[in-house]
Amino acid sequence: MESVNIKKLANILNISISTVSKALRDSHDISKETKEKVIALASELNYQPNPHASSLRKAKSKTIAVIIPEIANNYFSLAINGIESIAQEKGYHVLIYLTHESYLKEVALIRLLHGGRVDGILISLSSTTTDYSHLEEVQGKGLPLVFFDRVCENLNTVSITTDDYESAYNATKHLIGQGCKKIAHLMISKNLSIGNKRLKGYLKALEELELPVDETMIINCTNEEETNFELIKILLQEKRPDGIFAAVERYAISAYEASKQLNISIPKDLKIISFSNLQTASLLNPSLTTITQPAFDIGRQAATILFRALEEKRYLLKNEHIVFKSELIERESTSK
Amino acid sequence: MESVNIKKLANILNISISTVSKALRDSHDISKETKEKVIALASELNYQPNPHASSLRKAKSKTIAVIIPEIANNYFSLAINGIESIAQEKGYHVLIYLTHESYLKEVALIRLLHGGRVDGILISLSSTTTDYSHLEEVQGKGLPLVFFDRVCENLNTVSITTDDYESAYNATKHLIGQGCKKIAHLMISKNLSIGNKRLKGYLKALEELELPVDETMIINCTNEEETNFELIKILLQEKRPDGIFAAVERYAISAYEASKQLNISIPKDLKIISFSNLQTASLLNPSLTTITQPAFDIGRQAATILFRALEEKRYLLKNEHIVFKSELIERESTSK
DNA sequence: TTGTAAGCGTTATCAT
DNA sequence: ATGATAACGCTTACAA
Repeated sequence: MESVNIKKLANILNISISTVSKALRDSHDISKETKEKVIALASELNYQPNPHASSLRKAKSKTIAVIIPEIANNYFSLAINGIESIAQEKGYHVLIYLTHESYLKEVALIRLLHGGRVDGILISLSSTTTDYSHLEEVQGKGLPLVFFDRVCENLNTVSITTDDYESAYNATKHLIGQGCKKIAHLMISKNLSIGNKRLKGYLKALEELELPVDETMIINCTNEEETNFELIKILLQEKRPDGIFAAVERYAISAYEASKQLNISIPKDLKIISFSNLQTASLLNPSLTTITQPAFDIGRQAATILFRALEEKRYLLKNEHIVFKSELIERESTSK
Repeated sequence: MESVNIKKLANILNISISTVSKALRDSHDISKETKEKVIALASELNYQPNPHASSLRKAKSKTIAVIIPEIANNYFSLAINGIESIAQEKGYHVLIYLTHESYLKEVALIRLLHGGRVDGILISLSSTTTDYSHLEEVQGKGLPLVFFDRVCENLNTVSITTDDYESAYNATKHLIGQGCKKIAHLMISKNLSIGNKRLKGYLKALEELELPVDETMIINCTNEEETNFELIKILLQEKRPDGIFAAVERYAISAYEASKQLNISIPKDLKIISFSNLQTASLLNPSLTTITQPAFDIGRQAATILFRALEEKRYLLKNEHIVFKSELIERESTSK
């Protein structure tokens, strides 16, 4: 590890390390000539400042953490894409942590960040999280936190979501409009803001259009594909819904698979609509009607706000809810 | 930022900071009682060591960088999933960097890592990278580097791929076996190891089964969806292939879209096979025959090897090529 | 078994 | 305009 550091540069140039440091940081009280000498040598030797030393001294890491439940998920990978684009622009580094929907992992990961490893956190909550004290704690340490998608509205910070309630309402109304009378909901955990809102939107639409609510048509899906697949098969066999509103993409995929296995024809016997960022929605058999969230933009926005909080002293994160619009894209899976 | 540090713990307990430090690191020459006292207080105050101080002192960051071309891509998100699973197990942190297929970004990102920010690098090359000196340079600094998927075989380190040549050969032979006579290849940049091997496997199969090679049936796809879409449309209209072997998933998707637009029926008029980790391959219309790579396992393996190099002094990364097998999953898009 | 002190590479304050 | 020096929080010889 033949480290080239500030001291080495100083020795070679026969000047002091503090002069070198200032020159590199383009300080005003260093002469143009010295600056040039220093910068020339630095780039010749391919000098890179030691980030640990600098972070220790400045108590700033130029790094943020992104905590998400999973990454093999079109929504989250698009969101990361958005986050990363801003981070790269602003010279920040991005640490990725996956909770795999585990509350305990989420707590442990958050605790890891207390020591100053990151300057801020972007988080989308695990579906098993019902207690938020780990988040309050980390906020208490002065670490800015911004939520996206799976948010906690009670914490005093910015959260960024889509119009989940309205979209769920519209999705359900869309199914009704296409002739569905018995609409099931593949629900994501009610612990989650999105689970809650999407369920409520669904219920509101049923109520408004005077369709009965059947609790057994609301399936509390799990984090395991196989379980969901079985639950959906039972639903299809025993309840024979004519419409399904899936809260997340992978439930819709399971519903497609279950329908295929049971020889239920979509959209003739069963219409399906789902929240989804699947690139191939239009190529499915049948093509899937989706509510598509602007995941990339949400990532960008979340990152932008976090960085602003990090860089502008006067910009404090206060309880604010930013809502993006989702788009309902009608395809064959809900056609009459 | 009311930081609780080692000094504070020492003050409260009226012992020296080195005793605290040793106690926390479970050193052998600290009494059981002191250890317990220290650990109790540490967890009471929710002490987290400052990683910058520790990294600076130990010249180890417990962090790795993962450099990939893009993340909104099933292969790469699965690979990250695998990498992260090992990292979490080993207590490492994972920085994600995207090159967006840009050589210049790749160079800039690699340079960023010279200063000691990370202990090692996992990389899958950008498609525009043809010069590898930035990688040799970073290796020269003593930073271990492991390649996965898009590798450079000339560098002295481990690279992990799938059996691209054989899979491409088998894919092409599969098309021929299904009756195709005019097989096009949607090629990914020949700069890339995978581009090269997949092309060669394709050519080998044609040669072996005595089909003529038509250069104009080999489409050099770009990084832009629209361009690829147009290129494929022209191919379909002017060359009328009866088979397509796509080097990566998104080319196959474009081929599906182009076929749809041109009313070309898959698999009747055109059969398609593609490298792909699409979860919904079996739900497409028609379901897509894929060569599926064990992306998660590749990520795990790459991470495992890197961590071993970081933790075992005697384990040095030498030029070694680890090959996983891909699986050809036959579906409707290539049926007779 | 515990404590003292040096040092990791920077930055920032204060002299010069 | 430049330099000496302390400090960031931790680890680790070495001393006690």
